[in-house]
Amino acid sequence: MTTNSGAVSNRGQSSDSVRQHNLTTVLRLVHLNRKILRSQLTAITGLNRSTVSALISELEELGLVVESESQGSSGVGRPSLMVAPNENVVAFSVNPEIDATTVSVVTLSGQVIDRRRKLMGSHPSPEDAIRVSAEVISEMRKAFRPGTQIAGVGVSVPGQVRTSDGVIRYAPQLGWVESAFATALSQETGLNVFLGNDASLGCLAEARFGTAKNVNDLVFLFAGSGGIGGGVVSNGMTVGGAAGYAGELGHMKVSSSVRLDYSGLPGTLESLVRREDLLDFFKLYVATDEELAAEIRSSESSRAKRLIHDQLDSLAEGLSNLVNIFNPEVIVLAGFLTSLFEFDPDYLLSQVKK
Amino acid sequence: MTTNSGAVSNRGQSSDSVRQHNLTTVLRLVHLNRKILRSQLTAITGLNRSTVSALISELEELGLVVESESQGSSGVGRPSLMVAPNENVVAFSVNPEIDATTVSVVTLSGQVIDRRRKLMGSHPSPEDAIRVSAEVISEMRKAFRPGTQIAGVGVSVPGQVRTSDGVIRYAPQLGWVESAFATALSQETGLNVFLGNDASLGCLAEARFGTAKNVNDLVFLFAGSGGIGGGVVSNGMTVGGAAGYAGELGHMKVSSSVRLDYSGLPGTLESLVRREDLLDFFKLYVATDEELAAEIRSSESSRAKRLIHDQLDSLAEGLSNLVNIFNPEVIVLAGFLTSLFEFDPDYLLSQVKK
DNA sequence: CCTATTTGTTGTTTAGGACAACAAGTATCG
DNA sequence: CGATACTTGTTGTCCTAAACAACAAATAGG
Repeated sequence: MTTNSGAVSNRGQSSDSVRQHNLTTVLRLVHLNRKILRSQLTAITGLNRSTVSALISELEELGLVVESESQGSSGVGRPSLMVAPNENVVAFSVNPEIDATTVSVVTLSGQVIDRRRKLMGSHPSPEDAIRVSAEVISEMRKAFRPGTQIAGVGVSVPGQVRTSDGVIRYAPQLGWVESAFATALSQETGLNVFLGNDASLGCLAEARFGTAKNVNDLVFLFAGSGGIGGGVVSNGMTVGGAAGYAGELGHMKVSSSVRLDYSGLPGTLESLVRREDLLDFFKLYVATDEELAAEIRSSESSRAKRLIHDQLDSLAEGLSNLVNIFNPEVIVLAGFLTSLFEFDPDYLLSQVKK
Repeated sequence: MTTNSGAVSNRGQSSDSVRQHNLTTVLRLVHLNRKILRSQLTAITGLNRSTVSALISELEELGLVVESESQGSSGVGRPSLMVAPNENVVAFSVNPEIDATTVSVVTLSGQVIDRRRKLMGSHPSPEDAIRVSAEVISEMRKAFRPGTQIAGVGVSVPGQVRTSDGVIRYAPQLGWVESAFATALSQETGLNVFLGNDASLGCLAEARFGTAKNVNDLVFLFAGSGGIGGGVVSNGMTVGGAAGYAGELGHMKVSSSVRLDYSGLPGTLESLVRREDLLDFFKLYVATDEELAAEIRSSESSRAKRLIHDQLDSLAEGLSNLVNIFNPEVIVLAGFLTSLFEFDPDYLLSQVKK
């Protein structure tokens, strides 16, 4: 489904691959910046004005971008034209969860223009999720304006994904094993389907649009109800591993503790930094991240503090490892790790030895 | 010193960047394969025969490659010409150690044509090593045939290296801290100097020429007298991190043990898998890897076995972490880890959970 | 010796980016 | 308010480098 590369290739380049490269470069810049001046495009790409002009014309003919006169000119000289993504280009995003499946429509400019959440009986099978997704997608397409172009479907999976062929290898929360999700959903919808691990995709999102925008070496750690997942961007590229299974940062062993995590492994980061332990302690059940965060912030008892500091200690061990291994520019903590960090930032930082 | 990139760039491409790309692609193929047929080059690069012809002509004029008629023709048709690196292109390799500095001359085809090891008083300063290296290099250059081209100097450092500006940040064995090695050696020799961590370079070597040739996702673990270092190749590119400090795999914490490693960190892989512990046990002092390997192979006492298995356990923890984090295609164990592995391969593999 | 096959070589074509000249639109200064 | 400077979009021409086609060279097999 995805053509990897980006790495050193032995293929040669001909003129049309150059054109391809320049078109994608311009489109990427338009996409990443939401809107951008033509003059900025020439400056960033280093290409000639006339070349950029030709490239944009082509993208415009393909219906991928639109040009408009920029408002409120700033500076001397003829004002440059504003280039923006064409709102007619959309993609679907599918999010299978334990009790529901969420489908969204996102435009090329990043706006979510539709979102539907279909509740499902507990423990749906992959087939259920595929069927429901396809139904919702087909319904949503009816509401599209004529001329709408669909780039494809992106599926964010809470589990191990083999990105090369879009197979879900193991999603412990959902109880799914070895499901050819991408192929099946592609057949149902007739669209290109791309699968990714939720944390890896979150990582990429942070590196492209979020906190760590334009950061080339990034470690992302996300903790939710299903354990700890992660993603790594190195050299500006996602570290996917040979099969796309990389990034199981929660399975990293940080202690000799015999406590087991969700996958039955002892002493892992995931087994020691647990959202559920905090929920249990605070007698919260099915709490949102906000409620948990409030509880953590306001906790005063020494027992609570000890529990939180224990988790911070384990987190620090994990972060130290990651720093030693990746030497990232930025580490992004997401999910309830944010609350954990904010409880005592200085302590966590002091514990991350280097 | 090194222009990073390889990652997603926002720069556009013009005709001469295409030429550049194709020239380097061909040269890389010649370099990696030592010798290669022109017909193979056209097949691999996907470029037209005439284009490959022109590219090789240019490389030949630059004195980088030579063509020769291939021996022992195989198959129908006109025999293809053999392209090989020009032996007149050489690079220096510098290897600072605790008691000596080794300088080698390597040709573009990978042959070591000269090597000199200069013994130095114990604990030489960076300045000593730079001075000695420069002297040896200048001496070696006198023996070069006229027309010899020097690509540059590569320095393999047993410690943390900031690759961007060639500064040695910390080399515990040598006791060096924050030394602008590359700049200084470059000034002394007038050559381009590239610095790298020894383990990272070893990793790259394995991925290019060694056991893991053509592997794009590789973890390399090296254990010598100075602890454990490592390197990672992901997406075919070295994982260098933001500053180039990545790959300190020996500092990974794998246990709650309070035992300290060379950097004073407790419970790290490096503190638990120690060459010195084995040397002590076997009453070997200043032993070579071969002697140690022989001792390990032939050890029968249950105490010895326990010690080795303990180290294997720790190694397995570390490897499990690395597998979870990187999902590599291949893991290469080097240094005395090879002997450790060979003592009981099945045991180690069984302990690497996944 | 002739044919089929593969490869190197040479001349021509083609695609696409650079360049230059000019037009269009804005700000500044006298 | 007009002249000038400055920046940007547009258009036509030039140039580079890869593709293509035709032919020559070298081999194997009949």
